Amino acid sequence: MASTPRGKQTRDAIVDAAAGLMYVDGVAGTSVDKVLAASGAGKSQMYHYFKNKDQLVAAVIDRYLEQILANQPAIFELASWADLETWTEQLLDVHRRAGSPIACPLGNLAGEVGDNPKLAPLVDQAYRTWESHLARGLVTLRDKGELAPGADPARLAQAAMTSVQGGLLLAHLRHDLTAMEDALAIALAYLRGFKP
Amino acid sequence: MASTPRGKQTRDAIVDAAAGLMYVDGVAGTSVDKVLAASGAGKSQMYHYFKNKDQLVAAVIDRYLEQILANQPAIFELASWADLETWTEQLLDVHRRAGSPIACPLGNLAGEVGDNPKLAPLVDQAYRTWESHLARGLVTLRDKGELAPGADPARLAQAAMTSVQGGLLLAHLRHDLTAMEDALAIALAYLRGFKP
DNA sequence: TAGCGATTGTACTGATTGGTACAGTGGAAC
DNA sequence: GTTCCACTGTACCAATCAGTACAATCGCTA
Repeated sequence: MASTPRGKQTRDAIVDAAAGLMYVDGVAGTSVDKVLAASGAGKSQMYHYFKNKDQLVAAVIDRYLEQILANQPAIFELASWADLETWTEQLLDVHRRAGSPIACPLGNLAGEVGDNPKLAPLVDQAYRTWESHLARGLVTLRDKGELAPGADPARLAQAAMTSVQGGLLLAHLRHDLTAMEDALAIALAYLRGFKP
Repeated sequence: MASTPRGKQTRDAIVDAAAGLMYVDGVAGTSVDKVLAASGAGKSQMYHYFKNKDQLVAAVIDRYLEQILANQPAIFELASWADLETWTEQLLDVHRRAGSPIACPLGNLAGEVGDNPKLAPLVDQAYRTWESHLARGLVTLRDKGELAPGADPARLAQAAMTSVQGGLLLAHLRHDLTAMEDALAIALAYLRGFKP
């Protein structure tokens, strides 16, 4: 869709602006016009690069996943219990940075977009990708003998994700990370129960 | 606002219609006009009972809390570990009913409304009320000597709520209750760790 | 330099949005 | 039966929405 450096730059500016606005105001609360005003682009550019608003949202979902994973690099190198702890600390540090609202951009979308047949599968897929990195790490631990052979990495990863999301949801509402800190500590303790 | 039986009936019809539509389409995705069409009411009625759309949403949030609590009556009578198990079963049974989407109406709102200064506190308060019933039950258990004296009921209740919400969020996206079943089982196991 | 496709600016549209204006109607109290 | 107020029906409004039309421009290639 963007076959020129200049075009790519414009497209990126639109997606960035949309990602920022939708993080705060939600999808329906973010109009195309606002996105274009914030990005400095014009309407013809928006509809040159995206067929419609849903496709813009799809690009935003991809962007969110990239941002999320970039903020927790430890998830790519999980090979020990210490690495898992590092990972949870990175998860918390993102939201400890002042100014950033406590919320998972994907989690915010999950409720609003949950029944849109075009977008819900994309959010689901983003979560699965995120979760798969965690599951891969748990497989590594199991292969190294640090996790019981009978443990199910996929299922444990899903359980950890529920803690991350539930913790973030309550922390978001309460403007207080405590809920997430506890949720992650409990999740980690649960995983440690599967040490051989 | 509604001082007559007829008026109350109309107001309830509007709130019911709004609650149903917003559960599926979200707040921003549900226009006042759609609510009125679904409820059979006219615009003058809507703005007779509600100052604006936000106040309608506030009433919907109250309605959601009522519905949620009505679906888990065990939460009012928690006095044993068996009662806690019953409670989690009730939570699951709600979403096992065919036709009903797997989602917490409050959780759906949390992301979308999370930064609206008028509505976010209401969602937060609804969660606190919900959680307070659980905390009260845990106090009862502690007083009966079934929970360690050092356990913090409020904190444990918050931890359980994060499991409920995280589990529901993933179960919603995946149209599969497994995530929630696991999350609740883990939460219950965690609580049992505080048996004296 | 001529051409070509990628890119962009401006103006516009029809539908929908939340909200208002205002003239009514209902039914109960006096 | 009249008075009063809660309640209702219909028509309307300005703003905003997503999306379109179309002509102009940019930079590269031949």
